[in-house]
Amino acid sequence: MISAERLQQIAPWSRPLGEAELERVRAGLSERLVPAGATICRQGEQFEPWAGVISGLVKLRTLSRDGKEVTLSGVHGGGWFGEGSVIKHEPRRYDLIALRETRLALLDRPTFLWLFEHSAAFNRFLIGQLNERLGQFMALLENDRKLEPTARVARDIASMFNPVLYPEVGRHLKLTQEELGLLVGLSRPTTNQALKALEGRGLLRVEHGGITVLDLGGLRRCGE
DNA sequence: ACATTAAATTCGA
DNA sequence: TCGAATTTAATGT
Repeated sequence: MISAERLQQIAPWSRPLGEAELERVRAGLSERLVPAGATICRQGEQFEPWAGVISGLVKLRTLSRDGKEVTLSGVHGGGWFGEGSVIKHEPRRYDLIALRETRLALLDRPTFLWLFEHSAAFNRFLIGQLNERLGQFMALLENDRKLEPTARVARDIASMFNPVLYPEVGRHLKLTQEELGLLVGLSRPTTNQALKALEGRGLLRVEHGGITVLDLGGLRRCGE
C-alpha cells in the first residue's frame, strides 16, 4: 500500500477523490522501474493495468508491414495512457517502449473499473483527459495537412508540453532528433533543419540529446 | 551518406 | 576511484 503523500505525487488526478476512493486507489496502485530501451508491452498483448508515467518517457509505436517504425505518441512525466484498452478489455494496439529509464505507476484493472463505476470525480478526470486528447489529435491531423515541416515540429513539441495531459513537465525535453523525427513523421535531417530554424527564432535551444523550450506560446503559434 | 562532435564506457594506474 | 583513451551515439551539412 503506497502512502497518501506518494499518491499525491504520482497521481495528480486522485486529488479530488473522496476518502474511501483514495483508500482503494492506494491499495490498487503500484510502481515499476523500467530500464531504458525496454519493452513494457507488445502490440497484441493483454496488459491489464492503467499506466501513468512518473518520470522518463514512453513511446507508443507500431511496425508497418515492411518493418518500418511508426511512432504514434510519446508519453512523459504526469501522463496517463491506455484507458481505452482497459475499459474495453482488449489487447494493446501498440508497442510500449521506454525510451529512457522510466518509472511507471500502475493501477490494477479492478480498481480502475471500480472508480469508473463509483466515482464522479474520477469520471470527470477521464472525460477531461479524453477530450484533451481528442483535441490534440484533431490539431495533429490539421497540422499534418496544412503546415510545412518547421511549423509541424514546433507544434508537435508544443503539444508535448500540454499542461492538461502532462501537468509536470519542465522546459527541458530529453529526446534525440532521431526520436523526435519518428514522433513527428519526418526524416532526421528534416527535423534537424526545423530545429535549427526554431532555434534561430529564439523559440527553443538545441542541445545534445535534447532541447529546451524557451517560448512555448511562440511554438504553439508557429505557422499561423 | 558522410564528417564532426558530444557523451558513455573501458581500462590502467 | 580518477582521468585519459577508446568506442558509440547523436548532430550537422
